[in-house]
Amino acid sequence: MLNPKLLKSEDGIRCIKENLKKRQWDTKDFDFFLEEYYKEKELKQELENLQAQRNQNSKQIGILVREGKQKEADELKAKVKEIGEKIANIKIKINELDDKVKEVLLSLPNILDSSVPEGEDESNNLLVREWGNKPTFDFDPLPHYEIATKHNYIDFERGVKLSGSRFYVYNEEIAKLEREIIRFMLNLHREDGYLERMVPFLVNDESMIGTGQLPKFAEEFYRIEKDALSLIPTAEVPLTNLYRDEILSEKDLPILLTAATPCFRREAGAAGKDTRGIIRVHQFQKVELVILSHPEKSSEHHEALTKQAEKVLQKLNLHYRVMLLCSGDTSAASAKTYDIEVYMPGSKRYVEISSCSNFLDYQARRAKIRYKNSDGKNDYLHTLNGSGVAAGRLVAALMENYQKKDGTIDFEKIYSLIR
RNA sequence: GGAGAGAUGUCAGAGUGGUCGAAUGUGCACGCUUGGAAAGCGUGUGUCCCGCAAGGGACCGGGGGUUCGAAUCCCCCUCUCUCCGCCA
Repeated sequence: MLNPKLLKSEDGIRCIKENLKKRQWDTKDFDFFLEEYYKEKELKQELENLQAQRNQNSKQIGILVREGKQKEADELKAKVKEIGEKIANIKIKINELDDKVKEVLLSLPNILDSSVPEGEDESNNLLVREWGNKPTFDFDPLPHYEIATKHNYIDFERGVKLSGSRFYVYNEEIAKLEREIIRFMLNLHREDGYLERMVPFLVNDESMIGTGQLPKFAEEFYRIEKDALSLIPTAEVPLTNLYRDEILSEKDLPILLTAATPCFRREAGAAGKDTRGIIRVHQFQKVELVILSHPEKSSEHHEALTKQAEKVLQKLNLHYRVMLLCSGDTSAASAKTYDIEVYMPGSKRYVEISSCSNFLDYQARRAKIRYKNSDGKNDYLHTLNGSGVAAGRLVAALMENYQKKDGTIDFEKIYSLIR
């Protein structure tokens, strides 16, 4: 959620509108929202005045009754009853507006950092740095999905039989490989100060609102209507919401968290995209990194968080590049995002394997995660997260980068790198 | 799943219609005291919104209702605990 103070000044409103345009969002709804927002504010003011009147008179009635002045009390009661009816009417009007206003307020995207380049889509993302080199082969390397079927590493047919398209089954060595790299990643992050958590994979709506999945992105995850719970699309949700509705002490910051979880995504808008292999699937595992930071330190932490994710790829000797996402490609909750894209020699392309974002106070406001600053005042902290890294995509990358001429994978080499 | 009990501030715990944002204890912060500490004494100590301020409004798990007035009465929901059942 944006700082509501922005809505109070012309500068603030201009800033929100420019930000919407930069993100390629529609500003029509926002103008309509502003009208309702101010209307609601006015009504709230009126409500408070009436409530003040009622409180005062009710107190008076209490005094009159105690003094035995029954008649005067009854007269006043009739008057206050009228006020009560007015209050009830205004409350109805406010409630009608409130749902709409809240929804828009929760749907407005974060203000982008000034360093974010303008652009429509991923073609406008900015190359920040590259690490390593594309591997060379004395044969024509295969994409991971061909390796997968050639040696029965991954069973796509039975995955589909069990659950439908975009589901799969890992066999033997690949099942083990994913288990091993998750262990490796968690241990690596723990060594660098991240606290490991094992969290629920189903969360309530408050949690989904807290990190920004609701109300606007309800199509992108699985929700179990019967129990009003959602399957987490990323461990960002439970990890960040761990501290929802809490006020932390300044000395507790920063809090570095990590967790390995499965992630569930509907991929509703991705029909026909990445249909082969395990790049875009409904269920995958991921090691997540989350930082709760002092507001002044978040951009430092953002760089460190990204480097932490890069470390995983460096240890595995995988060539990658870091991209600064352009305005049109940055997710709504994020002010600034770096994607780490690993090189896949079989597919001959770079694939996003980690996305590291600084949300500033956007999620903290929604989730009411605060800290008590040195003046003893409560203030919203900053949240950040990044994959460290997506395990499924890492498996695919390892398959392509460590494939041998006969289509098998050099597991020995991989395991030697992760001990 | 069935039966019952409960949810109040950091915590414990009082409060069953007005003078209650809320006793008391505890914790915490500051001060006094002390060679230093403990004890003791004193003061302060929830959150959010509107407002330049004065001030006003809301919040006693959440939502609705009764009433001039609700922490308190009524209804619904959620969660916690106990017992029974079931179960990895």
